[in-house]
Amino acid sequence: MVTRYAVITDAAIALVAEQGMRGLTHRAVDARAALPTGTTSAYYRTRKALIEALVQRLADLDAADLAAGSLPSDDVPAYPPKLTGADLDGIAAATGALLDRWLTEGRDRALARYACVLEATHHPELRDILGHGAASRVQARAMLAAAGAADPDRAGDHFVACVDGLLFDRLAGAGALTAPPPGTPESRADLAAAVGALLHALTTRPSRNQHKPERRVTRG
Amino acid sequence: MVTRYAVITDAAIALVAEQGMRGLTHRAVDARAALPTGTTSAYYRTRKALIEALVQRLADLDAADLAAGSLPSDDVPAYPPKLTGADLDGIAAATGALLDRWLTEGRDRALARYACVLEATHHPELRDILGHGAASRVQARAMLAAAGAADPDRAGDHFVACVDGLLFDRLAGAGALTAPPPGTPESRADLAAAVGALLHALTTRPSRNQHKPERRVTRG
DNA sequence: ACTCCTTTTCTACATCTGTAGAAGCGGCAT
DNA sequence: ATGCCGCTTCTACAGATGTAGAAAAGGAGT
Repeated sequence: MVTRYAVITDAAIALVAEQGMRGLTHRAVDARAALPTGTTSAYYRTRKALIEALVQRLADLDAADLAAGSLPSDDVPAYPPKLTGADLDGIAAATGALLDRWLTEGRDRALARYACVLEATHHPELRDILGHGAASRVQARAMLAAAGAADPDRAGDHFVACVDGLLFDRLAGAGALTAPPPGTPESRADLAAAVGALLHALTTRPSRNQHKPERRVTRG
Repeated sequence: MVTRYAVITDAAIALVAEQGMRGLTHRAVDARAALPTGTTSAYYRTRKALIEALVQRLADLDAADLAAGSLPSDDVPAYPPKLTGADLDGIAAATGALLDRWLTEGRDRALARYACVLEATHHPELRDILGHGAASRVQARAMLAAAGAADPDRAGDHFVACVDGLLFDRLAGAGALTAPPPGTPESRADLAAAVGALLHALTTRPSRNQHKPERRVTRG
């Protein structure tokens, strides 16, 4: 049985994905979930409570996905991939496929998440619930450590930030002209290529060609 | 003299940065700009018009910055840097400094922009106004072409997406624990390092180690 | 049947929001 | 002065929204 809480928060996610945070109202959620008017308001008396539940639901769904090993597809590799550490290309392929999934089936959740992250800017308590990709972050760090990155923690954070950026730009339809349409092997390949480049870059130890920290300047 | 339009749209940007799109109401803009109630409503009769003006203002401000050569600072290099093509580290340093500026002085604009990009998801007309980083995109492509990237257009798009991601994560305070505080040389150095890694990765021609497009699978 | 409790549904209401039109005001040509 | 015109300010109003409490429905135990 699906709890009423799940019904409400799922409808809320869909709403936010479709209309943005502004569309998230008690009554709109009721309508969207085909529940009698007032239901959402009864379950979450304040709007703040509703948003927090929404964010919590996002976190829960992610946790569930991660636990389930995700991606039982015929066409794409599993995620998370085994962390052999050296097989960066395999990881890249799997990550590309995962990203492409976020663009298709997971589109609503991805959009809602970005909206919530932005919201967390002015509501710090949301950040704690969202954890802000803590799982991905941990995983990325472990992966880069295994791959022998110089500063795995730092590199891991850069990695998830960049991957988030790739996803966000695709979601927003930024490079709609150049990027292949989501859900296609081309899309997965393109994303995988970008991720692969990232991985190779971040696991390369700094050479004389790499950037040296700028000299510190005393300021007024 | 500052036109009233600028006063209004600037206030709108600040509002969106502070409270999100939801905080953007005619009356709130009036209050924020210390204008008599009803002014914003008179200038932009509908909310849609107000948002479009806001987005237009963002685009104009960016254009102005770009034209002015931006960054007349004592401490940080100029942007855009000269496109020598080969001096990737110089470009990385300049870009890192620019990003750090977006995190400090440009914070409001950056936040407002992301909110608008998200908004453009359900309001396509906004995308045309925003141009969605067209300038950066063009520049990135040119730069990567000059640096001898294999597929400069593709790589350029990946580059701006990743850089956007770095900025977004910092804005959202994602890696607040690991990332150095904005406005410091450390912050600039960290960002420059990440950008540098990206640049080096994206200009490297694909080797046997790089990802090969996945084999196509016929699907039901 | 009756009571007690939780869950669900409905209703009320003060406030906010979008939008439009009216009123006020300053200048400028006649 | 008079009338006209654009800009500015004020006001009205229908509808949406957040929030809370009342009413109804359902079920478990006696």
